[in-house]
Formats: sequence, structure tokens, C-alpha cells
Amino acid sequence: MSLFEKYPVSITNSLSGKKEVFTPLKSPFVGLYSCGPTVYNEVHLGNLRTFTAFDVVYRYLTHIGYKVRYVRNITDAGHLTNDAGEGVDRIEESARLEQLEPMEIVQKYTFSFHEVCRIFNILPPTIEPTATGHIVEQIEMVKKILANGYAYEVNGSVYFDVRKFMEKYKYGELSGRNIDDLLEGTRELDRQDEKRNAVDFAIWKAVSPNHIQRWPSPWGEGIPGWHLECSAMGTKYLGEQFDIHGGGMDLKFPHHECEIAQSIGAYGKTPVRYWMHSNMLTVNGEKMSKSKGNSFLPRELFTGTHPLLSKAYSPMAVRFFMLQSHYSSTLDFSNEALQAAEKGYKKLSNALSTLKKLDHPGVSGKQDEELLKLIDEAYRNMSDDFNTAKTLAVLFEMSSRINDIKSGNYKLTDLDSDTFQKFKSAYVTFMEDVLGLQEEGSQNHEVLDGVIRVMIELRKKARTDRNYTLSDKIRDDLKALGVQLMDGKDGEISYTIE
RNA sequence: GGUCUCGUGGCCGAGUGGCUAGGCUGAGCUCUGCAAAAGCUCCUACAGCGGUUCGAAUCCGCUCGAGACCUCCA
Repeated sequence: MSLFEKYPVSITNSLSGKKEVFTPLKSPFVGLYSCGPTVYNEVHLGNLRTFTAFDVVYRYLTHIGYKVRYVRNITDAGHLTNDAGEGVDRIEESARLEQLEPMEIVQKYTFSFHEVCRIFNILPPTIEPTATGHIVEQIEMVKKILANGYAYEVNGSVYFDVRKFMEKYKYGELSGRNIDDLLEGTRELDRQDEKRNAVDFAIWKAVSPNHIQRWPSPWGEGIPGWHLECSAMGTKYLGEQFDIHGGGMDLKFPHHECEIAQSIGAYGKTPVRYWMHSNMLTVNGEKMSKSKGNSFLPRELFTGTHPLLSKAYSPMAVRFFMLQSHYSSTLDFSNEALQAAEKGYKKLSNALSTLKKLDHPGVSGKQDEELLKLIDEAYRNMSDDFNTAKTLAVLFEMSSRINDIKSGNYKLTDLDSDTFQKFKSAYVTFMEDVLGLQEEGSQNHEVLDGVIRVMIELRKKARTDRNYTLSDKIRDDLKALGVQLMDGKDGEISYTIE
């Protein structure tokens, strides 16, 4: 029996608004798509929250035995900031601002995005398609939609005909929009628009002659509509219908709503069975966004240079901070909250390194139902709509048990070896593989480790000589450098690096 | 204006009809040469009002407050 059968996953489906048991179309295969970044700028912490949320979804589904194909796109084709064709193209704008080719902009920020992902331990997806690499697929999709009568061409642009679509299908189901209201509110603006109705959206857009990014199409030179790329690439790699599509809450409308309409318009079936939306990261209760100017860059965290921060925070502390809340709730970002998260993370991380060094003595004790129950709970919590907050609570329980073992309050000889192995493997797996919380510091510094060991030996000697002035000096000086020594009961000294 | 979400102890943040969330902070204790770490104990809340129920933070209604989407945004 596989883990996903033992702990069936339930997902809050944005489409129904309800928690539903997750059954993949072709178990054990799972198709997962999540909207990636538009690479015209550096990603900020709010963006990162969503990527982290779906990283955990991918990690957990994989861990419990599903074969996941995880597609996360890179939007590297520019789009006009509104569907009417006014506004600016972000990538072109950045290119002009930085005096670079659009391709250089896109390359630069794609690399930067990957670097940030690596730092935050966000795994690469199994496929990371780019919009510009799938122009052909997008043009083909536009052709299909035109052929099916759900789009019309005006002056080299192609628009999706929402009115026509609604004669046969529903539009607005995902976001709970009432189309009549939408039409009502925007009727005035329609006059000089190419669109038949305000709710129509571009699936192919003709661009002016001085626009740098452009591709030939049956309708003339232009760029694909923003919503189209996800539909085209999702279909190509995951099929006309697939299991999970995720993204930030702010993409629900119009982006995801349009995706649904396009796919139905092209293939006659609804593209996604489970829609997942992660909620916003807020600052003082307001959404973090570039346009509001309240966003934090990853770099500002590591260096502690942001005016709202009192110090620098490590990537893992930030990752822990995000996992402490459920993905569907807003999460408020503040210096205090980060400080608390840093300490909490350190506690779990310390227990992790302690546990890794522990081995069962081989003397057979008895089973411990409590420990086994904790493992079971961790799985139940994760299978319950990827509730990382509840899972972390269980890991804190476990870390207490680990510390009990370390301090001798709980003797390993009283525990049977099988239970211990299960417990150990569960804690390490949930921390590292499922939640992606790695140990920080200590490792990867062989020389430093050697040097600290030498200092520790000297301090031990000083202590046995009762030369506390010297032993305290060694400890205090190392502390000043960020190395914390801790005296164990058995006379052994361990250390952590800030 | 329309649609929707949320309001939990000093702070962050789970929970959704009866059972301890958890983390951080603060106070006390144990251990320790002193620290640190760890363990134990304490401070115990559900915006307000009304209703349903044997029983509600959890369901329903109203009031107040905050936010999101409706235009690019994860």
C-alpha cells in the first residue's frame, strides 16, 4: 500500500470552494502546473511565497509516491498591461530603462530567479517552459479557437469572444464573476476599442513597428496574449485536461478565468480538475506588490538592509516563516514575526542535527505508540490540504522527544530499534524532503570545523584545570564571532554557527 | 459600486460544533563553575450583539473593523 493510499490527499479546490479528495486522472501520475514569474524584474518575497507553496505541494505529492510532472513556466514574452492594448509592455520597458535587449533582460532575470530558488531550496520543476519557446503552439491554439468560432480578428489582433462563448459555456465560474456586472461597469470605455465587448481579451496582439519583441503569425506580426501561454504549454506537456493548476490568488481573475475559457474554446473541455490559489503576503495588512512599493527583495533580507528590518535573516528562517501559515491564508510580514520564526526554525534545525548523530544502541526496548502516532499525524496534516502549519506543530513535538533523548530523559535502550528508525527517518524526511528545511551553517566548512574542534579541546583542558577565566574567554570570543559553544552533561562540547 | 475573504491570548499563527494547536515573548524552577542549550510550570484567547443547539471560536443574522479582486502583479 502506497503512502498516498494510506493518507489520501484533500485539496481546497478554488473551483468549488470546497475541500475535495484528490484523485488524479491517471494515478500514480500527477500533472501539476503552476504559474511562474514574468522575468522583467527581480522576484520579491510575495512571489516567493507562492513558489514555496507549490514547491511543497510538489515535494509532498512526490514523497507519498505520486509520479509528478511539474510544469512551471517562465513568462519571457512581453505583454501589454491591459487587454485593450494600451499600457506598457513590462519587458520592453525594462529593456529601454536598462538599455538592454529584451532577450538580455529576460536572461538576466531568469538567472536571478533560479539563483533565488536555489537559495530558498525551491526545487526546479520537471519542465520549465518559456513563452517565447512556444510561440508556434500558441499560434496553433489561436487558430483552433478561431476555427471554433470563439474569437475574431481585428487589425491583426485576435480577441476571445466571451459573449459567444457564453452561449454554450459558463464564464466567470472560478472567480465568481457576474459578466453582466462587468459589462455594465465598463460599457463607457468601449467606444474606441477594437474589442466587441469589454470582457473580451486578446489572444494575439498586433504591435506597433517600434516594438522589439515580435513574431510573425497568420494575422501579421505581433505577440501572444498573456493568458494564452499557460494554456498552450499546460496542454502540450500535461494534456488537454490535467490534475492541478496553481498560482497566486491575484491571478484568479482574469488570468485563470481566461485560461479556462480559452482551453474550452479550443478543445471543448475544462482544462483543470483542481485549482489551487495561494494567498498574499502582506505588509502592515496590505498586499506586498511592486506597484505599491512595499515589496522586499531576497537580498534585502540576507543583508538586513531594508528599513523595516533590524537585522539580516537567513533563507531557511524565511522559508520556515512562510510554512508556519497555511498557503490559503494571508500572511503578515514583519520584523518581529521573522525574529520569532528564526528562533523556531533554529530549534527544529538543532534537533535535526542532534538526531542525525543519534544511533540506536541495538538493545531491544519496546515500541513507543506516542512516537508512531506523531509520524502518523504528520502525514495526516500534510494530506489535509498541505497544512504545513499543523505539520510544523508535530515536528516541534518530535523535536522535544529528540531533545529528551539527547539529555538522557528518554533512554534509547527503552525504545525498540525499529520504532527509532521510523521516527528518525520521518523527522529527517519531513524536514528536508517535504518541507525543504535544510540545516544551515555547520556543514560544508571542514577547515572551520577543524579549527573550532581545536578551540574546544583547549577549552576542555582549561575547564578540567578549573581555569575558568581562560575557558570563558574562549567561549566569549567565539561567541562574538558567531560560534556558540554548548557544554553537554557528559563533558562533551557542541557548537552552532550563527 | 459589484464579488469575495478575514477579524483568535503581549506578538505571529493553526483550528471549524464538545477534546492541549504550535512558535516567539515574559515570569518562576531544574540542570550547569558560570553561561548557552534543553526540560518542567505559569500567564489561556477566540471583534461586538443577537439567534440555532444539550453544547459554538467553529453554524445563522446584524453591527463594527481590516483586506483582496473587479487594470499589470505570485
